[in-house]
Amino acid sequence: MASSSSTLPSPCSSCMGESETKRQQILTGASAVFAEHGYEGASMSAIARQAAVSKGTLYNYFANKADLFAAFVEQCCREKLPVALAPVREDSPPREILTAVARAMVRLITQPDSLMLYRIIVSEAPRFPQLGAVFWENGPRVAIATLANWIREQEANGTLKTDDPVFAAEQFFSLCQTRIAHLRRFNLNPENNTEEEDKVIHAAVQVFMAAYGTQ
Amino acid sequence: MASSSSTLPSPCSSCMGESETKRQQILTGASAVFAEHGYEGASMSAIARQAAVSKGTLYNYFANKADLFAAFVEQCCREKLPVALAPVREDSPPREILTAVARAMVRLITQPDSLMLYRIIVSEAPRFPQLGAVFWENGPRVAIATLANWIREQEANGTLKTDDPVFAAEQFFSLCQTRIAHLRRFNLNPENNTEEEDKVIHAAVQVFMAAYGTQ
Amino acid sequence: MASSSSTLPSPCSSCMGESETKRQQILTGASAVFAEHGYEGASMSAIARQAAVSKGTLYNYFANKADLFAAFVEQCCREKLPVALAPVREDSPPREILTAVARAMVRLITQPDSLMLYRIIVSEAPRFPQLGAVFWENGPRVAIATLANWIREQEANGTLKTDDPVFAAEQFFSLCQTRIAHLRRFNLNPENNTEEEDKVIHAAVQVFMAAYGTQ
Amino acid sequence: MASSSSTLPSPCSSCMGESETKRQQILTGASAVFAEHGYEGASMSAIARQAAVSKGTLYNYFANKADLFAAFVEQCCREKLPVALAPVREDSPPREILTAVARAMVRLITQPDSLMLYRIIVSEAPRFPQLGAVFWENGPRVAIATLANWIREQEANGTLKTDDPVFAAEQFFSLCQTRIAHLRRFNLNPENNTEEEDKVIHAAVQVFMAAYGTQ
DNA sequence: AATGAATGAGAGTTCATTCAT
DNA sequence: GATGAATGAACTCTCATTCAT
Repeated sequence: MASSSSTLPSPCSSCMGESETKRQQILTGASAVFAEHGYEGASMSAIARQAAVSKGTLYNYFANKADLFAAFVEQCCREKLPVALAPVREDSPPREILTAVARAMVRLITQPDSLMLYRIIVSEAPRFPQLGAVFWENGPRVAIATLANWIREQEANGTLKTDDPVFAAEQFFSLCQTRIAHLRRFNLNPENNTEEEDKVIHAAVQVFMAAYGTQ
Repeated sequence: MASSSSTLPSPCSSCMGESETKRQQILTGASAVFAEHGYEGASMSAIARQAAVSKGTLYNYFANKADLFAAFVEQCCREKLPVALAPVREDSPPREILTAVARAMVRLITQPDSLMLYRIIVSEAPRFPQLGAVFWENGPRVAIATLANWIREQEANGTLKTDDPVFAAEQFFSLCQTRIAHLRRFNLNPENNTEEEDKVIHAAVQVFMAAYGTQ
Repeated sequence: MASSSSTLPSPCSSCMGESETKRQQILTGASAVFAEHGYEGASMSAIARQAAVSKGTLYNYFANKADLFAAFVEQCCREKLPVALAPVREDSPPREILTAVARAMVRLITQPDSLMLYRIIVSEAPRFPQLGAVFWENGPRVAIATLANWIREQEANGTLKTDDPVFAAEQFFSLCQTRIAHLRRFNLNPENNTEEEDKVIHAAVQVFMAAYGTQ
Repeated sequence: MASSSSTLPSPCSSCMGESETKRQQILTGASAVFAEHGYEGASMSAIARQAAVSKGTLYNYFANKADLFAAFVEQCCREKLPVALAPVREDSPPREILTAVARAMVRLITQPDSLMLYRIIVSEAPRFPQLGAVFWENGPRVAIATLANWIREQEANGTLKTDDPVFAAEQFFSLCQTRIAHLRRFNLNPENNTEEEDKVIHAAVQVFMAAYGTQ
């Protein structure tokens, strides 16, 4: 079963275990360096040092810097993004659900790791065409789809009304980015401000419900 | 009329010499290279070649790469950003005004130059602290303030109702970034799609009016 | 008379005055920069800035950096070196004369300006062949000749006895360089220490008189 | 015998690799270039070329130019300076010992390598504070201490008399620098002249014995 | 006579990548 | 498979020198 489910190139699972460990070790080191210095600013030497392997080993696992970078971004996306959509599953009044979703989203997109990832992907997207897609698939697309499904359920309930649940979900997440996320991306107002966070969240819910709520 | 009013750049060639001309020549070259390769990826040699000056001349006009970069960003901000807020001054029904503003904004932020600037500033903001501020002051802040003033006028007219016009304006612009701008920043869906643009624009106006319009 | 005594290239004395002023101005600026940074470390731009003239003017007065440097060293030698041999002319007991000469010499060669000049000339002598000669002629040679003459007078008086007064003078000045001058040249013990200075001086006189004094 | 006793450098080639060999190769190349051009005048490219390694390799062994320079000076001091104090151990009449010491010293300090080292250290001492100390500890200090000890022994024998043997030793070495060493440092009279050397040596011994000899 | 903008070679240094061990 | 010494091109920046004004 194990062998049949694996479509990775490695031929034997024992040495593969070794390999996978090293690969992770390298990616962990690369994370730290790419996160701090970006793509151009990160040196393979620094990554090797951080990962405690030799530079030669780096090139045994990744053909070049660009490949290592792509693997780093993919891992980041898979690990860090899909963590904040739990509230949708709860069975509470719509406004409470939306408020919880908005709070989770605002906190997710304004935390340092996410900002770092956003910076790197926005910056390098033109030169690494698959980057944007990997990020989108692992993050925004999932969030939008999940919220759109919840909206459809609410339509069935009669509490919401829209002819394009997906687009409405996208608008809701756009509203969640008002002020704080935009400013943070420009490195402005970097300190946490609970009051402003509450305002962004409640105003997003308010506007969304005014537009799409029945009643 | 238009031609006679455009006497701003260097009216007399003797008093200022070619300095300003050369400076512009360099900044134009720098634009092309920074835009294509970002800050770290742009080399002073490439900029000199693009600007058709020697490397030494670069350093006669800008003390170092960071200074040249800052000047480039500032010029970009001053030149490219403050062009799209004219519709607000017109005397039309609120929905038409908002639609025109939304259309101008969507087009502004999804055009290649703006995306390039956005990428660079988001990417380099942590290492160039003043960058984000310069961009914000010359772009978003102006747009937000202008729209907020118009909202206040509409409140006086009784057509709109909100207790925080500035925040409402920010929400409107957040709505304008739904889908197209987000995707473009990740280098996804780069082709122009008028249908989708119309949808984003009208949905933004619709939601905004539902939330803040007085019937 | 004035014109006949002048063998310099300048054809008219009025513009020559202008010229000579500028030349001095440049040399004064060059002094400061060469003194602080040495030959290779001094840049023509820094010299021009220090002298408050343009770089072009530098090249109107001196063909290149090496020429300017040679002129600077020559001026230094002529100005700073021949100042400390007065005591020899006085009419006092030999030991007092020698003590005064030794004190003047120790102070001369351990003062910052002299050390700077010594460093530069010793360092650049192999690449600027005339440098060492200019320094020697304007400094050590004069001092040695002056003291040798005094020694000859003392031989006539019967107070000293040596078959090579020039060499004896050279030995005396060598003794004056014991400890303090050697250490200073290596940038060691840079603070002034009157006690040690006295010791060097008196020991030099003592040894010299023991060797060449006639009881 | 000679070959068997010379096993000091890198006894096993596998444990240490070629590191020490390359390091020496670089230092040898650096020697030639620093010796000819001084610190500022020596370029890392020229050193790499002279040492027949790439510029990158230079920086694998030495963090920067200053470090390479310091290593070069230290190696010079350790290798070249402590070679000329053997005569002191012999059991001969004081004048013969002093004459042998003086001859060794005069030859040491007037040979091209020593002059080169002297030029560089005197010139760079202000910018490399540890330079002078390294030189002093490895050269002059050792020579002075050795001779001072011998003087103390002679005092015990009753052949010499001085209340400061260290200072007397310093004076003796000062006398050894009369004429030839001074001139050579200014690149004057660079040819060897045995007659003059003898004169300097004998006169130094003569003056020293007249001052500090009993009898 | 004086300027200072312009040059381009070359400085010290870093880096992705290779390859013999 | 892992290493890290070696490479050489490319980097940012400086400099002595020239020349149109």
